[in-house]
Amino acid sequence: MTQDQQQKLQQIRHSLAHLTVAAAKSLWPGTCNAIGPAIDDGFYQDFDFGTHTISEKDFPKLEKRMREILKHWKPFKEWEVSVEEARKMFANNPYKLELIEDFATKGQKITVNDPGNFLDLCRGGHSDNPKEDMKHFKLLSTAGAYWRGDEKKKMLTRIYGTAFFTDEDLQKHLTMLEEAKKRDHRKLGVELDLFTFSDLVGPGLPLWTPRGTLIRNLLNDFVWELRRARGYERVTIPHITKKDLYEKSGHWDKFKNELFRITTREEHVFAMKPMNCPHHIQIFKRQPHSYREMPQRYTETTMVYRDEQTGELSGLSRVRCITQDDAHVFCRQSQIKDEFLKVWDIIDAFYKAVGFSVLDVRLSLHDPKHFEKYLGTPELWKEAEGSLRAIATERAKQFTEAPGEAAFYGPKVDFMAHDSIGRQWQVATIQLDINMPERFDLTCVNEKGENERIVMIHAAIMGSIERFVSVLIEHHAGAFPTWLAPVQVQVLPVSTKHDRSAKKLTKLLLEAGIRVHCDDANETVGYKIRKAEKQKVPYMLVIGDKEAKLTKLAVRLRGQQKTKDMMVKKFVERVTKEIEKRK
RNA sequence: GCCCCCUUAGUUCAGUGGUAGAACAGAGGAAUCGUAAACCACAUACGUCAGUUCGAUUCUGGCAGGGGGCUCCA
Repeated sequence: MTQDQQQKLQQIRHSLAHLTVAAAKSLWPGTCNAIGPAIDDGFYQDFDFGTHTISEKDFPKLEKRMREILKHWKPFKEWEVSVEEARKMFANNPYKLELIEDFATKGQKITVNDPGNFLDLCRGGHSDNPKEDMKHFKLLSTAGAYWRGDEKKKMLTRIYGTAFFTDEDLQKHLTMLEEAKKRDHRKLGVELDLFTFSDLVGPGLPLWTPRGTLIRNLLNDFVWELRRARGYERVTIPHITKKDLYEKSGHWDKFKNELFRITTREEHVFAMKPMNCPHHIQIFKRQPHSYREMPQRYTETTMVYRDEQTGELSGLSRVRCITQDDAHVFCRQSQIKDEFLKVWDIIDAFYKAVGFSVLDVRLSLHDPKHFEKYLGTPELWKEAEGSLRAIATERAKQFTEAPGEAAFYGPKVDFMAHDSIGRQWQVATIQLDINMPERFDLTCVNEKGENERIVMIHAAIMGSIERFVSVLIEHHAGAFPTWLAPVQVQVLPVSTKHDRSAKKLTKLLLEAGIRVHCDDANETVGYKIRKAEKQKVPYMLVIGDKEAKLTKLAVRLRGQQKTKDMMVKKFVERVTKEIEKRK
């Protein structure tokens, strides 16, 4: 889409927000409209319906009225008005009045518009042919949203909708939403039996089944393998700590509300760890370090606990216990680049193996307007950000810079993956930490015998395993690459008289290191195939009279109708190769 | 936390002011089957606590759990 077209679509969508208002006001007099912008894939409009509540059930009625009103709409007229005029025009809409006062104090122009018998306050940018251009729309959902995003202010009702140039585009978009729903990890997670929740355990606390645990461990083992090759060592820490540790690290203050606290019977205050760095720092600090033993690279896959608001919880994407594949590198200034690039190598290798070919790189910097959110001095930050920028420039094909996205202790490089239906997810991260080393006085003894300040690098490859698995499930629609599939090969005897041959074959494959399952249920072949397809097993081996001698196999691939004949030996070689390549 | 919606079997859904019906899954049979199941028959559910009522799974409210969201500004 050209920029012009994109702008035009934005105008159409924004105009539809106005249309929603016009229709809502005519259906429910007394309705006040707040803001209604175009957004990435549609638009929304905020309302105050007073005591009346509306829901998705009202959409057919609302859409119908919208279409009726649209018939009488002409190209939008836009003109400027004075503050007094504006106050008069919107006297019974407190939200518009608040905005008008804002604009007045800032000295901004005030404009209104009218597409035909419907006046609204708006900065402009509307459809110039409403009757034709605005036809292809649909209302999607309602939501609560705070006035101006401030949770201390009133909760408004937000209506989301979308619109496109043509009906085909609209239908395509709706189909995509359906597809996303089908891939929803919460649904697939149940179907594939990967994880579950229990009301007794609580929301946001997933329980991993044998299959789910298998996948977690496979992923984690792979990360460990990549790290071990680069000099990392594993450490282990307890999951609780005295509050003193977080007072010193600064987390107590920053994460007060999210900490799970524990008071002992002797009235000492402990906290569940919300992160691992302060613990790992204590391991580093157990003894003085010579420059000769730097860097020290600690890694540990472990859970952290955060008291998220219940409304924020969602499936695996937002949980209260997060498994991090965490690593902390304690190194000298001069070693930052090498260590960063090592992590970068791991990230590249890992994401290729799990099926994400493209990773976007984002340099996350501090927000200069709100320096109070960060630890340290502006000078320290400038230097740290400079070195990350240099590394990213050298290593990344291209990258974007995002002020305000840094961690509170330092800038970072974030990696974003694109999934198979075009969504973007933040996944891995490498963070430079200049502040914890100051706070905890971390040093090494350098060549001159002096204590030299060191830096820390925080590096998570998957980040949160929960979130990562949710992204992975949705990306592959549950059909994992062979190396990750809980069951890689399903053996299907045609009838019970083939069970013996099937078991023999299963044993053969098991010995070759393949995760194989023999479906010896007393059912038809068609039924067994259906079961294996639903479980997204990559390979199915059908054993009947023709194959009973185990020289040749009928191999059926996941998602494909055709079968292929193959020798047993060749099949084992092929699958083994596929698993080893992690492709 | 806040706003709106939802909660019936393990899962997906139907239904009623007089305590419920199905499909798949499960256990049991029959059949011994060649590339996406469903031949027979069995068991299993109204989230929870109150209120209204002669009577509540159904109506009302609290609680719990789930879903859509919570500044891409007029």
